[in-house]
Parts: sequence; structure tokens; C-alpha cells
Amino acid sequence: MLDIRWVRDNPDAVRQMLVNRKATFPVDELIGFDERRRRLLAEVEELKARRNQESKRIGRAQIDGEDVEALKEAVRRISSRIKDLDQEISDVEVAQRDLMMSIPNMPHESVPIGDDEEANVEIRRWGTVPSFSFEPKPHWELGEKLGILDFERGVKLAESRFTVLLGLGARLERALINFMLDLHTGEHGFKEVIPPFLVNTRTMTGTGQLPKFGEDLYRCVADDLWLIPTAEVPLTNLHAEEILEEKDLPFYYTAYTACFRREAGAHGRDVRGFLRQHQFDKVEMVKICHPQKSYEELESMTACAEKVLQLLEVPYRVVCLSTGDMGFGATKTYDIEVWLPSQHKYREISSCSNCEDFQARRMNTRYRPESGGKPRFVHTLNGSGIAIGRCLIAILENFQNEDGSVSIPDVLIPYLRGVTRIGTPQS
RNA sequence: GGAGGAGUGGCCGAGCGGUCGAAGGCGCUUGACUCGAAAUCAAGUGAGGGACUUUGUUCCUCCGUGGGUUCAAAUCCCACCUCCUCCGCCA
Repeated sequence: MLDIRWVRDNPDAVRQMLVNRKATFPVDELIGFDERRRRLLAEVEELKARRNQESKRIGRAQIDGEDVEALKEAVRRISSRIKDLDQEISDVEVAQRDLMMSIPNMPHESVPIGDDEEANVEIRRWGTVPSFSFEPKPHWELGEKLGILDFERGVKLAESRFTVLLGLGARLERALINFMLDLHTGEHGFKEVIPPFLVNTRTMTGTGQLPKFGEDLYRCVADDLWLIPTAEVPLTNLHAEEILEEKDLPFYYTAYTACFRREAGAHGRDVRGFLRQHQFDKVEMVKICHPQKSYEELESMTACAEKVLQLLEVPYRVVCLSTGDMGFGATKTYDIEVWLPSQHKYREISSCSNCEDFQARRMNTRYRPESGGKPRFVHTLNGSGIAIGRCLIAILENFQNEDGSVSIPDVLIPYLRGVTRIGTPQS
């Protein structure tokens, strides 16, 4: 959520942002609501001041034994008018807030302006793309042949885009989770969290999934709870409605959770394989920090995600998303993309974003400056650290051998109790 | 799920329908005392929004949440939420 006072003073900047993001939003309507709200507020507050004064007068007059009926009647009329105005204000506030909840965040000035992923800017590459002496197979072929990915039974148990992991596939998934959590807690200073996988509407609204993107979420209607699409939601909301001490900033949280996404707009995209699932595992990183530190925190958090791939020795690149490709709440986003030999291109495996105070406003998460003064909004960041399923894909494809077996990256071998290879070599 | 009890400021805890944004205590901040600390004493110490002669004064709102009664609600009524105790069920 943006600051309405800032929007009021900078409507043209907001309009330009909407063009850059290829979004539409009724800026004038919003400003109209705000003007009306403030006008009504001034009127009702004056009436309330009068009512409070007159009521006290009635109390005193009664003690003195005066006749107060006429006074009462006058105040009754004021109260009735106040009630009408309060209702009107509440209606305007609801309407205004609904609109405010649907404006995307202002991108940072360093973000490339463009319509879509074509305008994204590559920042750096790491590792060498493997060259195979044979035609590398896609992960779904490798996984099925090795008996570690079962797509048919996933569909049987649930529906399409659900997959069963078996044997060393499940073990590898779990090894990746443990490896990443150990890295972030042991080397990067994150506190490990196990949050609820279902959250309420308020929490979903705090990070920006609601009200706009409900179609992408699974919902438990009977209990009015939603399955989390990412651990960003519960982790960022840990401090919702709190005033933190400046000296306690920053907070670093990491969590493994399953993530649930309806993929409503993705029909026909990545239909084969494990890349795009309704349920997938992810280790997430969240930072809650001082406003002046959020951009350096974005750089260091991206480095934390990169470290995972460096230790696994999987080639990747980092891109800075353009205004048209960036998420709703972000001011700046780095995507990390891993090399997938079967597709001969880089595919997203992590997304690290600074949201500045956009989510903090929605959640009402503030800190008290040490120098004194009013509480101020914190900045929040989130990043995949990293997507487990896609990481498993990257390992299967990049570490495949000609005989269809897959070698295990050195760093994971202890996590697999010494297993160095999935599938026995045939030659 | 059934039966009871409770929700007040950072914490504990008072609060006859009007002078209560809320006693008292703890904690915290500042000052005095001290070589320094402790103790003691004094003062201050919630949040949000608005106005103005914009660092000070003033107004409005907030006592779990939302309604209602009333000239006036922390205080009365209703619903909901959360927590605690006991019983039942359960990984």
C-alpha cells in the first residue's frame, strides 16, 4: 500500500508508474474519495467536539437541578447527524482502502522500464554451462526412468500438476531442504521458523496476495483460511501490528514450507514435468529491516540465494526484472535463473524482492526510532532460498550421465548418507 | 464438542454511566544526591488522525472486535474473537 498523502501530492508519478507496469488504476477516483473523506472528517469532528462539550454541560446542569430537556433535544439532533456522517465516512474509507489495496508499488529508479521479460537486464552469470557428449534428457524422462518421479500417480491422487516423489527422489528433496536451512541458519544469520501453512485473510492481505490475487490461491471456505503460496506470507506477517525497537532490526527469518498455487493463468505452460506444480517445496528468506538498509539487504539476500547454487555447482544467472515483469508489491526484484540443459535456457529458481514499506503499511509493522519520535514503517524483503523442486530438476538435468543415472553434488552427499549417484551405471 | 471464568497502557493491576486516556505499582527516560553505582527524592513516560500562530497549543478517535441503549459508555445490553480451568475426543 502506498501513502495516500504521497499519492495526493504526486498523482502524475503514480500515473507514470502505472504505464511502466502496464497496469490500470483509477487514480482520480481515489483522490476524489480522499478529498471527500477529509471533508467529512473535519465536519464530524467539529460536531463531536460540540457534543462532548454539551453533554458535560447537561451533567453539570442536572446537578444544579436545572431543566435539561431542551439541551438534551439539541444534543440528540447533533448525535443523530454524527451517526449519519460516521456511516458515510466509514463507507468512503472502505471504498478508499479497497482502491489503495489494489495500487501496485512504485518501482525503484534503478529498475529497467519495459513491457515484459524481454526488458529484463542480465546482471551476472556464474558457473559453466555443462557440455554433454550425448543428448541431455529432460528431467521428467530421467525421473520416471529412475523411479523417483511419478507423474501418473500424482494425477491419480489429486489432479494434474501434482507429482509423487519416491525413494531417492524424496530423499533428495529432503536433503536439499536440510542443506539450505543449515546454510541460511549457520552461515547467513537467519532464524529458522516453522509457520502455519494455512493463514487467515488478514495475513494474506498484509503481504499483498489479497484482495487482488485470490484466484491464484487455494482456499478453505469452511474455515475462511488460505493455503500459503509462499512462506513469505507467514514470515513477513510475523510482526504484523507490532512496533519494533530500532536496535532489534534487522530480523532475518527462513523457513521450509510447502507452497500451494492454483496457477490459474498458466494453462498450457510447462505442462510436462515437475517445473510448475500446484504444490511445491521451498525454503524462503524474509528480512524485516531499517528503511535506509533495504537496498543493501536486497543485495546480500540475493547473494545468500546464489550461495546455494554455487555450493551445488549449478550454473545460473541473475537478472533484474523490468517494470512490466515485476510483482505487485516489489520495488526491485532480482530473479535467479538456473541452466536447464534440456530446454537449453535459464529458468527461474529464485526471486528476491525489496518491498520497501509497501507490505509494512498493509501489516502495520513499524519500529520506534532510537532518537525518539513517532514510529515509522519498516522495510520488508523476501527471496526464495531457493525453490526445492526446481533445484531438484536442475540437479537431475545438469548432473545426468549418459546411462541415465544422476550424480549427486558433493555438498549433498552427507545429507544422503553417502549416496553419490542415483541409478546404477550400466557400463 | 460440553460446562464455567477472563480480556484495561511495555508489564501487573484499580475503575459508583459524566471532572477517565484511565488510580496505584513495576519498568523505562531525565534531573537531584554520589568519586561512581545502588538506594532515595522529583519530573516525565501509549497509539492514530486532523487544524493552526507547526516542535508547541488544540480537536477527534482508541479500555479484545463489531453492533446497540443513552444527552453522555472502559462502565449497561447483544453477537463474535481470543485466552484460562474442568470434561469428552484426538496425532
